[in-house]
Amino acid sequence: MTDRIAIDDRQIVDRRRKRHDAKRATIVAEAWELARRDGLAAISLRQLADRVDLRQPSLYAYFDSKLALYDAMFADGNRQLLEVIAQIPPGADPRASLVAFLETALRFSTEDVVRHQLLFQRTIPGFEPSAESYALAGEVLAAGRRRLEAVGVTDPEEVDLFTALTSGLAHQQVANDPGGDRWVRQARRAIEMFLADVDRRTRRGRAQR
Amino acid sequence: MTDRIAIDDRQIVDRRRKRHDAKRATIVAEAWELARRDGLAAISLRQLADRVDLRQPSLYAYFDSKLALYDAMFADGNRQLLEVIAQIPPGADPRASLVAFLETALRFSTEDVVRHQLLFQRTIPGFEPSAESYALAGEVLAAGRRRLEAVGVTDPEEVDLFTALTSGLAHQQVANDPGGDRWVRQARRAIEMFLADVDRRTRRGRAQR
DNA sequence: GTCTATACATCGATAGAC
DNA sequence: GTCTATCGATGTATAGAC
Repeated sequence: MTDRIAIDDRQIVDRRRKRHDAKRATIVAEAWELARRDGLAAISLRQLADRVDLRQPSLYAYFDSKLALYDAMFADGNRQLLEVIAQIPPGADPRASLVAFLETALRFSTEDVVRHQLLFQRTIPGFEPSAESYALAGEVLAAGRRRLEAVGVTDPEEVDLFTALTSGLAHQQVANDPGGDRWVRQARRAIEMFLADVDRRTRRGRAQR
Repeated sequence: MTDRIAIDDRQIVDRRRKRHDAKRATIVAEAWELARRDGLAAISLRQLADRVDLRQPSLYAYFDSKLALYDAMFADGNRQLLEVIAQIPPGADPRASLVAFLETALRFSTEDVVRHQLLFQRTIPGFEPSAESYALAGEVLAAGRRRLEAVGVTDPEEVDLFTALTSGLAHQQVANDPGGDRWVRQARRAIEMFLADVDRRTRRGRAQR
């Protein structure tokens, strides 16, 4: 009999938790909406509460502070990116799929400027991702490294150069041609340029041996 | 006699204006200080007023709004960059001086993260540089273009690729290794990579003719 | 969990006296 | 130009009813 009750309790707890998580997700979604409208740093907790049919103090049932909300958004954004990345097939031609990977990443950034700001720029005073959220960002980086490995790039310095190229294209696109493709369309050339440089150096390295 | 008075008036107005401009400059300097300490978006006008021995409302004699203060900082930062750039000699070897140019720009960014944020990232909600301030940013870009011209790069797409490379190195340096040189030391390689790509394509272009 | 009610410190901004 | 006084709004937080 006590077992029966225990099972019921667990089911109730699970259902409650599901409701809680669902509500948390809609709050985060509305926070993105507000951020896109007013700017990332201009999110108001009172306005946010209004949009999810809560009173402002009730938000504290879901987030300990405004920074905790930013952390949830940071995690959410990284999960979105991971999902998008997972859909790019590694493919038979690793160079072509690296181009596709880069173009996808660039489009992801230009699609949502404030998301790009939160994920890739340290712009909110006092905000530092939690360990859990930071781990998601690490997964994104690891996925990129795997793509580079597929074309034979493993040297840390070359990985750094590639990340600089990627973030530079994204940044210029977002800052100077939001919604356009002025830098996105340079993705293919950028990759060719990068890989040609890698080839040139490995060849030279071999010649010296 | 009226002439004499008019001249005196002008002198008084000039002196007043000079005092005003000097005070404005110290306010901007203190604002940078605060931004470095608390973050760019976390500047408080009351704390700023305290630091320059004024009451908070008196700041409005110098700036119409907080955004106007950011605008003055934006202009100031660009003037600083122009000054630094002007000190890099074009030199006999245009490639070497392009490397020096890039390294200087990168050091400028890493030297002061919040300055880099204000100048190159759209991060303050509602802030848009005024026409005058934006013109200074244009001068910086023009200076960069002249350096590229010196090594034979004039194609707008190639200029775009170069700006992406520059901002990417700066961004990665600032975001992931502030104070270090992990990306700064890739400046030379990045330039070689870029120019090799430009060469490769112009040669290919000639061959097709 | 959600509410009402309330508190507090801080913020950017304005009015008006001097 | 500088001040005092004040405004409305914000983030943050808590108490206590339901």
